Amino acid sequence: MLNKKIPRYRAIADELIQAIAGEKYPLGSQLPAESELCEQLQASRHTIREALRILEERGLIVRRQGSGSAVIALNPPARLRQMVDNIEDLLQYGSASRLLLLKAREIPVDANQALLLGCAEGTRCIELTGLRRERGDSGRPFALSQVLFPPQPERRRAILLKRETALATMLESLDANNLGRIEQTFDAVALDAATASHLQTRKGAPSLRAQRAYYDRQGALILVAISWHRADLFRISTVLRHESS
Amino acid sequence: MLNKKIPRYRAIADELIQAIAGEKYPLGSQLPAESELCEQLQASRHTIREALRILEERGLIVRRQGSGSAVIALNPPARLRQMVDNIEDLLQYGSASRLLLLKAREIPVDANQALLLGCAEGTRCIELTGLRRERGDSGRPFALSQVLFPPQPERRRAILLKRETALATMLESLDANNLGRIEQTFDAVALDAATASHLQTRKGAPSLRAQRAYYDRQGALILVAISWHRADLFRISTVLRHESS
DNA sequence: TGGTGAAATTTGTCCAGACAAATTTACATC
DNA sequence: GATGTAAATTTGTCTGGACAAATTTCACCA
Repeated sequence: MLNKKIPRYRAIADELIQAIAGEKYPLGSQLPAESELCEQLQASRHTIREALRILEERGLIVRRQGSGSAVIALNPPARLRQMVDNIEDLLQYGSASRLLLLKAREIPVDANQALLLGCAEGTRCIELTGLRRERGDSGRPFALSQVLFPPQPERRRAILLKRETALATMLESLDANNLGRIEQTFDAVALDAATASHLQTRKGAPSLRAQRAYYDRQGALILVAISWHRADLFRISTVLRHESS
Repeated sequence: MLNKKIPRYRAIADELIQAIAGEKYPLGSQLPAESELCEQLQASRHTIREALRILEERGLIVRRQGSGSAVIALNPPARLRQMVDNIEDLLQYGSASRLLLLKAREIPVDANQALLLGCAEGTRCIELTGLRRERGDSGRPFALSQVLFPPQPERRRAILLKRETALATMLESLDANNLGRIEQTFDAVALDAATASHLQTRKGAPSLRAQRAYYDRQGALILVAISWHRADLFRISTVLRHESS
């Protein structure tokens, strides 16, 4: 017999979760105030709050000071987590690869780039172009990367346009602690002649294109990176884990 | 002037985070007991515990009843979260697409499939083949999917091999609440003749291939799905958010 | 009607204390 | 030295209370 003692706050949390799932408290409705739950369930406010904390962590309710606790989901949404220690892991560019900076220049953005960067067409933005090579493998290039920065303050512009400092500055601006959100899009495209030449393959060869927009914690765009990968040398792998696991 | 009042427990948490980063409490060492922190920092135990809870949530310490709090990381690891409400969202197959089951059969797996499924070559496994079509767009197919199940119990085999029940059973087995882990790999490939024909495009056209292995909470493999997408009709988008945001 | 401000409501923060449960430590025993 | 038991330590759970801060409610006035 499983004879584990269940703490009060957890029992109350389970009770409330059941009640929400059973729509005793419908979506969008307000949970009773903490003081009321104390009376109803004969528990101290601390215990009630501990239970509500669980519901909040699961994404079932939101609590607002002065307003109360509102039901925002009937069932705990699946939360899959991708763990990344550093940005290079996310990019799949571990220590096994090196980035060779080809160009660092300022260009007027075209319509498509303007959309990505959220600025007007023709705005002058910094573009870095680089080639990623495998470290061990006699430097065979496997990806061409284009990095676009939104308009930068003058001092930063100068740093980013200098070949010696551009890469370090870019990586620094992608510091994991400052990062708030990443939007990724993957698709497959046939390589154009110029890119194919850089990647030492033939025009029209299939390529995995990854486009990523990095935002900081304040929601401001840091940069957009687009990479064309040689299909035969590269693939992207990620693992998503359920939160509770 | 930003004049926001910082709660005591948060200030204490920050202080401890700094101390850990500065290796005042080295990796693997024990934090002072809560009662001792109360004295050192002149705060109630509740406040101290609230602070320690923050460190624990960030993955800096582990707390064990009777033992104390141990430092397990010097810096908060970046934790990016991908939120998924249901499995169809993850698959990017919302209500806008339909899956047409083409084949449901049992096949002896080849070497490659055996590796994916973790069984011996030649084992008889269930394979479903389906075509995904856009709902609105006169049913233009945009992906061919192959779904492989590891060896199943007899009753389940029968259900999965029946065209009427196979799809529903498959989706049910991918229920978000039961899901523990997903391993995804994306790459680009040129379409072979047979697949190209299904997708109504030409042989050799670039295709985005997605291979996903789904595991349940116990770590057992549920199924492996491989999809070939028409590059011109499909791309994969995900958003990763920093935990604290 | 519409806006203003005080009052009531509700969650956030913080304190002091108590006992339970898990672990570690010290010690006595063999 | 090994082992088992008691004691000390440490976190977990729970109560009661108090005030602060944010929000909502509502009476009041223009």
